[in-house]
Amino acid sequence: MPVAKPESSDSRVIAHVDMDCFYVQVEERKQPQLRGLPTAVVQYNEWKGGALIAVSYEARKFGVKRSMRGAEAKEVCPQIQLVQVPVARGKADLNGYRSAGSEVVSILSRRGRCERASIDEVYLDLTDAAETMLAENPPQNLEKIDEEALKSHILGLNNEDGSDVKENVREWINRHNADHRDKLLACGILIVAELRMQVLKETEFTCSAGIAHNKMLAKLASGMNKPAQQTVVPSSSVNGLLNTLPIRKMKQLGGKLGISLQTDMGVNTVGDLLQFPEEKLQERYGINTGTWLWNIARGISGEAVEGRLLPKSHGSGKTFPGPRALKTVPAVQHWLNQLCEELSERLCSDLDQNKRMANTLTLHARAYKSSDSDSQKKFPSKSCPLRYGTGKIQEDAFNLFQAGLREYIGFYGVKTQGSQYSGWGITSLSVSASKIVPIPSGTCSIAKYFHGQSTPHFSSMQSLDNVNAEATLLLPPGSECYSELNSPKAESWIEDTVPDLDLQEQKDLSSSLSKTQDGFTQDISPSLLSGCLEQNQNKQERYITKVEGQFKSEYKERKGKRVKDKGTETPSILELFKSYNPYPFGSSLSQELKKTAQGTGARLTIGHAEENEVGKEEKPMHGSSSRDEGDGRREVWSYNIDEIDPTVMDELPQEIQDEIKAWVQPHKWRPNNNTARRGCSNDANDIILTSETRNVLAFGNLPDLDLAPSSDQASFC
DNA sequence: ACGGTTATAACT
DNA sequence: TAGTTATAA
Repeated sequence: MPVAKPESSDSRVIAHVDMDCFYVQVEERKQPQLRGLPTAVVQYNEWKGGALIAVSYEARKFGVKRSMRGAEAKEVCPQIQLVQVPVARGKADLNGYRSAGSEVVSILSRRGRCERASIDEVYLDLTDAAETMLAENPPQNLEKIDEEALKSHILGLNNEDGSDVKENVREWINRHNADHRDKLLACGILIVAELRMQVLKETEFTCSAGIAHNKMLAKLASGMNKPAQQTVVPSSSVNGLLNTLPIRKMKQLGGKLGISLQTDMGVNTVGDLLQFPEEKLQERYGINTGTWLWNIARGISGEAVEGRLLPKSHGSGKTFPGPRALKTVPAVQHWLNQLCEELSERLCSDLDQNKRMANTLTLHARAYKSSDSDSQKKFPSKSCPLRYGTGKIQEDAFNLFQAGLREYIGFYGVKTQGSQYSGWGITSLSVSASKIVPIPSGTCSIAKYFHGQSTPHFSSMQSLDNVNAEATLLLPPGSECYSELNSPKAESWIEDTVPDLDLQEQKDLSSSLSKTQDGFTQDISPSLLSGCLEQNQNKQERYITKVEGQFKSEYKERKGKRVKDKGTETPSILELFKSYNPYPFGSSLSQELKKTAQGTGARLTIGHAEENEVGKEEKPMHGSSSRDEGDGRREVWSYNIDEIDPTVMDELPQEIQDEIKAWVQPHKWRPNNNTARRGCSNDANDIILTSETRNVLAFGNLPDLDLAPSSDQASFC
């Protein structure tokens, strides 16, 4: 639950923009003959005509609801046009809607900070734009105010009988005696109207918007006049608005909390909340939620609009209701493969278009158990580090599933033969990729990574900003930072350091490194390297080799500084690790060498030995500034010993090579060169596994980079 | 045991 | 941490 800051006079200008029946509009744009007709978008036409997921306003007039099946919709509206969601790999394919959503975001982000709240909703912070307009070109000076702005709904504005509504709006916008906050909202009206017109012109989509001093009120307002209209909430109208508003209408209160408020506290409207002292709400709902409730009752909400244009995770899932439940492991594996294929494809696009990589793979499933004491038990979700490459995602997801299944059926779970009834059924499956971070554009970030993380005596991680600032100081002049993805230098770096690419390759590579969509303010990435895979393996390989070379020299440089800083010999990577990485496992090296039953096999886990034990609370002693940097920032990396690529060893200083070899003593090292390996092995899997190891260098994950073009392309995007 | 799928955040 | 739960569109 977000904590609302009790800010007495919030003078921000916040807009919430909500696309009107978005999926329908996307289909209407594809098939313009649908325009004006009652239409609904439906998925999975098999059973009862499929489920409606979007309904046009024409169809709503007939009483068609989103919760209906296609067949029901036909009953109340026989003329309804039912358009099916595209299907790929046997499941709904929402990519068309996603990219349509991106078109809208790129337009709406022009005038201020923009937060993609969902596939069809955004928040905008237009404060600066409004202040500027007010200072330089206030509405009062405008002789003509746009029609679209005049169509706005202004809550609390009295429209007496017979009065010209648009004239009233014009007057409200032009009022000289308005206070500063209302004048800002007036500017917001004009800006949002203009943005919405641009969206319509450039995408053919209509949207509705709410304009207010905070997100909560803007969101509330955007839904009040749909479709294709905008609504403003002057602060003088807030009390009146909230007083009679049913509690469930507030964001976050549409579920159990709202029900609890009603049944336990007798709160039916937001206004009813006003009676309760802050302390009462806090003791009933906790300090955070209680404070938040007290504030929202007064229309106060301090949540910032995050500058984020891209999603924070990707997922692909499917349900297998009732009789369609999956009852055999191969059936599950088949569908997992489909889901992973889609996920992998989307991860590749994200990497390609946005220069980001995900770090965690999670599997969710729902299951039923017929004959068991607790058939209530939920199928546990499982996650693991995410490795790029379709085949690897499939393999890992399947392992996660099997781990979950063993846990789910329990120790006494019966093992049955392939076609036999196994006593369980899977009713839904999904895989998702999260912890997405921007990839760095250059290797200076490796130095940054080590420096940021190896600084001893930090019980919690530094914030990214600190890491960046500090790391930047460490870098040799001229080094590029990944926070400068857009700088022209990024391109010249490529050209300078990869001289043997042909021209087209250079172009591809440069463009793949420039321009990203998002404003990056996220965690430092453990995945340090990448190019975009797809077609050209060679260029990738050369790129990576280059980067590794840089790592080598920068590592040496860092080491030098370290020695100087600390005045001690700290000769190895191991030292770096030891001095960093608060890691809640046992403290001896032998304990850190763990064989885990689940996952892909033997893993060498490198962690930090500290007093932290599992489950032991480790709170920073410093003040509030370090709260955010708390345990959430801990990072742990484990490596499959079998996957360590000998070629990367060669890039490391000798003493480090020796040390690493010592850790993994029992493991035999394969002969060391890519071409040789490729030549002596036709096993695509082998190649994938060995190439994986660049992860060792990156201490994160990398796409497969040196898969021979002729080998199994199915495992790639 | 269907309103499906995707996404986010808080809590433990 | 990883996993669960709640919420929303």
